[in-house]
Amino acid sequence: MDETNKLIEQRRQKLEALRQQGIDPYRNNFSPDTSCAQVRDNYEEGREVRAAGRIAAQRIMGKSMFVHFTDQTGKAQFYASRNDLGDEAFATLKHVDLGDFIGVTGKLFTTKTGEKTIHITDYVLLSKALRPPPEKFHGLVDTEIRYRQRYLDLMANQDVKDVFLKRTRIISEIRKYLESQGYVEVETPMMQAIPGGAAAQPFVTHHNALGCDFYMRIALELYLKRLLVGGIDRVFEIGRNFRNEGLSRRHNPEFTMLEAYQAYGDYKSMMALVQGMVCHVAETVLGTLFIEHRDDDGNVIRTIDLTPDWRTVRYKDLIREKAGENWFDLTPEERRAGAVKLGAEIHDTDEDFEVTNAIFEKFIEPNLIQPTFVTHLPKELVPLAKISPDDPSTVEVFECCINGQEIAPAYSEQNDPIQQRETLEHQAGGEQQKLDEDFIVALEHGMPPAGGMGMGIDRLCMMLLGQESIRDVILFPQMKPLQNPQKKEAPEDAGK
RNA sequence: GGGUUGGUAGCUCAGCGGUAGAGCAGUUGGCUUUUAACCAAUUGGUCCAGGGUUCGAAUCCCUGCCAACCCA
Repeated sequence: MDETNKLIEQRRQKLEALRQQGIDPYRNNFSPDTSCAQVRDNYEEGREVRAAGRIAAQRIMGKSMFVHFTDQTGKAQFYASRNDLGDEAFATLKHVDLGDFIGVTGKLFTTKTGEKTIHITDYVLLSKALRPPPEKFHGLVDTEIRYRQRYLDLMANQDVKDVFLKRTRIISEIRKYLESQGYVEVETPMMQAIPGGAAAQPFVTHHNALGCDFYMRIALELYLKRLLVGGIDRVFEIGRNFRNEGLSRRHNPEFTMLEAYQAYGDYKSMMALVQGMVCHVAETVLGTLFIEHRDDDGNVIRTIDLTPDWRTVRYKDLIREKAGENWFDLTPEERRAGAVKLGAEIHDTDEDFEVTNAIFEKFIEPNLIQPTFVTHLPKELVPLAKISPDDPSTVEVFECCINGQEIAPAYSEQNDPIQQRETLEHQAGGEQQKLDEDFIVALEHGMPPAGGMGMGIDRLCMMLLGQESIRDVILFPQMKPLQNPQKKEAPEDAGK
């Protein structure tokens, strides 16, 4: 960010020189008719094209030159010679910089080495870059700059741009799939007086005119259920949730969530929805149901097979597999001791179901690489779901785990207002949360039986795109702000 | 919150007590089918910040800042 850098100074001087020549380096008088991808894919020898992009690399050879430029679709090459452009225009072109935007017109041809190229007859400088781009061969590696100045990352690293363009297509295909199933998309409040629908620490903000605090939402659930009450029978929202908790490879304070609710459905209909949707997305965006994850050297480290039908297994069976057949016949004290012996992290305040769940989270979930519906979770874990008739200690839910992460939980939604109040009051006592009375009132007006599901879009993208960090699927991940050097510390704060 | 690793030119990285280096990019010259173009010359630094040890610190020690990874 050095403002006195010599490279920047040189570019400013070039900018001035262009203006002296009567060239405005920021004027828009160019409409391309051909993208970089079309230079390759829509090739026809001698076809006249107009193309534009950012200069990525140039090879100057005396009286001619080759230049690679990029647009959203990728990279293309143009060829310029002094004979075609004239002395002055060619000399000016030799002095454009990497990073500048240029528009060119010319005819398509193929070089000796077989690259489809534009032989230009004219060009116009569209925007002068005053700072040098990252290095062309190694790209940009520094993670801090990649995240803080993502535009440089996108500019320098084609694979990064591909990931984000695919993320966009994934979300687009999710919408298409849900709409094809009759779901309608809505928007519900991000600022809520009582943050509900999950157990998580919220961010607090303040509304001046109303004179009260609001919370940034931690889930979409309670408002979408109000819409079921209102008669919108198939409803979904894709939007940001905010949780004031730790940052990690898998957690960003703001993250994107999909929630969908289907009146007259249940957790089983949600299974079909999740499986159908993920398969549709994988097939349309990636063209395959086999997802290969690679390490930095390009070796395949795991392959995820999304071919239906996915494995379905009960929570208790997975626990027994890991912790012993008699696990649920033990006393709570024996379970606690057993969990500690296995190496799970148990806190003194953990209740019995939390002790068991610690085993699930530490030893089972991380190993569920292939898509798995884990069903019949203990009712204490899920306060918004219906009790399973065949095992009243559990609820009618699943957690869909893929790639060692929970990607999508889904329930047969609790619609009994009296039972719902009891569970929420019990939870509110433990977690010191406020009870959303208006939500209960809505349930008292009658909510149809429904299946509901949530899906962590960032984690889904990690799984589908083979990214090991959530920061590599979020364009601008949360970073600690850099100290602004212009903001001087007050003297009395100097000790802090 | 704890641990590990890292921060050196615009970018990618060496150097790890004894005069701050390379490649790319930049500048100048040469070159009309190159593609990490090539050839020759050349510019460029608060070695993250602040203390300490030392005759001497980018290098060793301490503190702080930022980041990545692991753990909680």
